[in-house]
Amino acid sequence: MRIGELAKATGTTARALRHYEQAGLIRSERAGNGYRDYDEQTAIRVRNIRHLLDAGLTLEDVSAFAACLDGDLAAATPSDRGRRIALDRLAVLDQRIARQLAARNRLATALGLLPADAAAPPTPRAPKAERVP
Amino acid sequence: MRIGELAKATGTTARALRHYEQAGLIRSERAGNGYRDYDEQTAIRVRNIRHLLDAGLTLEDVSAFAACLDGDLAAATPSDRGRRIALDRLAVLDQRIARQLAARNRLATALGLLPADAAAPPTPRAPKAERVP
DNA sequence: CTTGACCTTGACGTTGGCGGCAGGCTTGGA
DNA sequence: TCCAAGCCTGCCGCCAACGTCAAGGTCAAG
Repeated sequence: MRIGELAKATGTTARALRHYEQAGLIRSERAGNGYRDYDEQTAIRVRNIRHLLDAGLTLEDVSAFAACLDGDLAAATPSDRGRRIALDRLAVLDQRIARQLAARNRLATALGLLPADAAAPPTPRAPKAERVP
Repeated sequence: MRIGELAKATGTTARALRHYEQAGLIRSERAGNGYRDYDEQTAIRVRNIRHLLDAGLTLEDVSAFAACLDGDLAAATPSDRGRRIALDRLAVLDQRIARQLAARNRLATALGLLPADAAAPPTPRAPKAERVP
């Protein structure tokens, strides 16, 4: 699979893929002519990366999940050595979401869309964490 | 109130305040010596701006709320002519939050923290919207 | 009257996630 | 045989929201 195909298959661009590669998020073989060559796996991986980026994570954040980017992301890869990092990141994500939700509700309230209460739990079961210096 | 005081009072920096000013989000009088002079109102305004920025809005987004940045933001300023814009932005915010929540849940599931269901309603009562070209 | 804390206006630097272009390979097909 | 497509490696550009000098003016305290 060459870069253009992968790009189409994942709804992104060749440029972005090269970028991910140099960020260490995906890897490629090289064909005799120097062209990048990807396997099927990579498409999934890229899609997962995109999911996370869309969620507002940075590439660095994403790289923390590097180990569990293959596979469904919504189905298993249980007990990884990246779990701790992942949990940290998850906590960060939760914080971020909570803040946005707070702002959203402030806004909605200001617009008279919410009755000045309604604290929707943004994160069902999640541990609390702070810094990871 | 001078810029340094305002900065401290709002937990931000003088630079940022100048930036907000040049973005048209806050205004200042000038003392005889050329120093910026703010009134108490502005502190509230700045805090509201910060709230929105923290929620992931851009300064441009925020400027859409310019009219309702004084006051509590969580208490009234009802029926404004900025409402339509505000509603649009709110929708965008909702989308953003929903995406992040989706990612969060994918993640949590991958980590075995969620039983592969649990779709927490990110936005209680919110209208749906798309583009605003 | 000098020091030091604060203020002023530029203007350039930074971080993230690419976009886009230059200049040069290689290919498949007419 | 030749073209257009697709690929390669740099490398500069861009947007946002400031950070960070630089090169000063101001002012109260000592």
